[in-house]
Amino acid sequence: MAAVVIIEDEQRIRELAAKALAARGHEVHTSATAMDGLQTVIGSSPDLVILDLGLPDLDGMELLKMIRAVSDVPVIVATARGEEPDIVLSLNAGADDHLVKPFSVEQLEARVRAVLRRASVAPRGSPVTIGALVIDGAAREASLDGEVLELSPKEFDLLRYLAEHTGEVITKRRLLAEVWRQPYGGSEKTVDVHLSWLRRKLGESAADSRYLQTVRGVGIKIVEPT
Amino acid sequence: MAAVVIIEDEQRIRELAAKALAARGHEVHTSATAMDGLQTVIGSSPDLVILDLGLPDLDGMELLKMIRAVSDVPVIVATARGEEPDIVLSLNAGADDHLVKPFSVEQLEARVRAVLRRASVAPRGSPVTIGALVIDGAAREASLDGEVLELSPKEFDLLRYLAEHTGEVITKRRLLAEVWRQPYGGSEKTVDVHLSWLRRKLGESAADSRYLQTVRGVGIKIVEPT
DNA sequence: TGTACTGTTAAGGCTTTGCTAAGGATCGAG
DNA sequence: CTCGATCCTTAGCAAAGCCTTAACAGTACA
Repeated sequence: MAAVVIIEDEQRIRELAAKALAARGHEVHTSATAMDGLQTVIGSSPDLVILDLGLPDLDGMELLKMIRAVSDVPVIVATARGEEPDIVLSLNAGADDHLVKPFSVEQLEARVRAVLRRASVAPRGSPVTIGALVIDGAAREASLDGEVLELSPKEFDLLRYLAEHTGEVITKRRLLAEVWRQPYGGSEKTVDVHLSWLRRKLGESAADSRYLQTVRGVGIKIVEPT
Repeated sequence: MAAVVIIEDEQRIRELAAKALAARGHEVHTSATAMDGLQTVIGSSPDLVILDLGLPDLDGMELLKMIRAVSDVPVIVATARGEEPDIVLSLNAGADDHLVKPFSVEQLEARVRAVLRRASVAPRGSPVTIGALVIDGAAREASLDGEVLELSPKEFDLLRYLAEHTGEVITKRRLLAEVWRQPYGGSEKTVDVHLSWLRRKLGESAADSRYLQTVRGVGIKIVEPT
């Protein structure tokens, strides 16, 4: 199915997870330490990494950043209960999903499935086109009327997410979850601000909009201009 | 099946509910206090929360609002018998359903099933068509003769609810319960006003109506024009 | 003809949204 | 390591839109 690296110091959990994923047909490598884990990730070019943040030899967050520095491989982080702040930090540092220990095998499998699905779908070959607006995920570039837009990272992610759901109303909360990677917490005002910037760069305003339409009390949608 | 968090201080009820839901294949986390509950919700990203409003350490309503401030997760509130006012308040505060203690396991399962179904089905749903009237839930847009109608949130919800029950007479009280989420309070006059606005935007009046038909003494129904 | 129900309009208060600006964090260059 | 640039978040105010309430008019039915 897919190659998975598990970096986890507790032997019990490590073997349990490895067994469960192997049973689902994945090719599993395991590491008990951060340094060994990094080696394994670099050496085996896996499709997914499961990383325990509570490693003994190196702060897991550091390892995550190191992995991110050399690869875009999806990473699921695991934390012990009561370390929720770490979750937010790790998602910001580039983690794709998280697990709270103790977790069930079912939950592990569900998260793995979800992340792999997302990852395999992500490399969308063809750019999305909405009217005169073209969003090229591979090039990470958006253009309007042939003119390339200068978007910040978040602005681009936001625009792309909306474009991938053209015509569908998306709540700000959902945007926080999907674009900001904060399924819980975060202020919806942040979304407002980014939308405002996006509108400006698209050459429109809330009052006079071609693409971004506010749906009061619900959220926002991007539409093909009439 | 789905991840559920139960926040309930009475041990007996908590364990009973947890057992029942686990037996149905759900992954259950429980908390006995509000603060722990909030932690658990944030940490485990559940698909559903069952929340007792009568917690010892913090007013349940406050906890509900805190949860709502950070997530759209469906919440079922539980209250002791005779606390109906709390139910209304909680539904206004964003609860999705409610249980009155003591409740049976069957009742619990039924509510959980209903809420999960609603949550997973809601984002889908192909547009409903009634004559020249099309209601698209995903785009949150209604059109008549191809012309997009400018509806306020409540107007849209009202129209959609009626459309989902085409031909069926709906009482104003039921509309208050289902559309306004006020099973007890609320003035039926409010419904009249919104219906009036809806009629105007549909280009009809009470006397000459194509879609919205008053059934005197009972309620309102939407019909396919002949 | 009276009564109860329904239709419509207007006004006020409230919520949501739009936008600007400031502060702080992060990242890269030198 | 330091500086500079960029970006993100937060706070706050202004503006727009919406919902409810109230009041009055109209209508069916006994």
